[in-house]
Amino acid sequence: MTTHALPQPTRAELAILRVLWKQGPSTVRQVHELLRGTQDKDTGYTTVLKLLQNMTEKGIVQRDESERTHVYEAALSETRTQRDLLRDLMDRAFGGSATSVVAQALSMKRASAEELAEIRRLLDAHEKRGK
Amino acid sequence: MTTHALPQPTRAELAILRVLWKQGPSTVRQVHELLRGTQDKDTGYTTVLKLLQNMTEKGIVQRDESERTHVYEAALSETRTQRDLLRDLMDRAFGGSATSVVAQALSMKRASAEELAEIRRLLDAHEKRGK
DNA sequence: AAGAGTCAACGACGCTTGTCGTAGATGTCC
DNA sequence: GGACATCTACGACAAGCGTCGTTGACTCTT
Repeated sequence: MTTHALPQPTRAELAILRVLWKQGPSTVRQVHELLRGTQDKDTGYTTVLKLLQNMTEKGIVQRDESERTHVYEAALSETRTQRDLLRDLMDRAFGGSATSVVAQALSMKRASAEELAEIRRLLDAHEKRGK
Repeated sequence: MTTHALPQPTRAELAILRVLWKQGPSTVRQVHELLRGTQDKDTGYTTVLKLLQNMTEKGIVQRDESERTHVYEAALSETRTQRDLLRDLMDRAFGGSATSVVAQALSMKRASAEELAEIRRLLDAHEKRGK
């Protein structure tokens, strides 16, 4: 086992990761400004820097310091991270039942008609592949 | 606005809530012992007591202190809490997309054949009701 | 080359979480 | 009524998190 299972990102770290996934490799300043756009919270520049440094320490982002202005990049894919986070919540709150998770997801009115159709397609594809 | 939107339970608090949901109203000692059964972690009696006191303070559980040995009960239903937690994760990590959540849930091999059938039934029921 | 701007690094502070030790109150048993 | 057990309450503590202020290094402009 060489995969060390990186620590879960915290709330603030996840917000930064989302910027990194959307924008690709970015500098501290870029992350800071993009974050201001998508957040109601107003986070200071040095706070973002510190968070990025912590995340580098933990290995959840990678840093290119070949230039004076460092460039940060997410170490794990968005999909992978989503899976880890959902797995964790599923175990902690849903007794490990994927069915319960789906049931709750559907019960939220965010699930529109198009979303339902999309989910049905996913289900079909998954069932066929599972055969 | 009388609904104050109770704070999210922490990891340790959620573990306790799960005992409460399964066993119904319980004393500290009962929670402590049941927890020892379902957890690998060995949590001390006073730790459980303190957690329960904190949770009472936050309003996450309700305490009946009519007897010397207090009895604790979850203030919110399991389903309601699951919904709140999933909503939060969906917003923070999935951009609010229920479809993405379902896709990730399905991608975990926990989803067995029976689970898939169950999910399909949920989907049918939900679609019909939405009509 | 001086001054202004940009940047990473360092250290600190307040808060929350989870962990108990200890004390004090309330029973129970002989 | 004394000894012992059980239970809650109080307070402390370490670790993690999110927040910055400050400092020193580097760069650019004039």
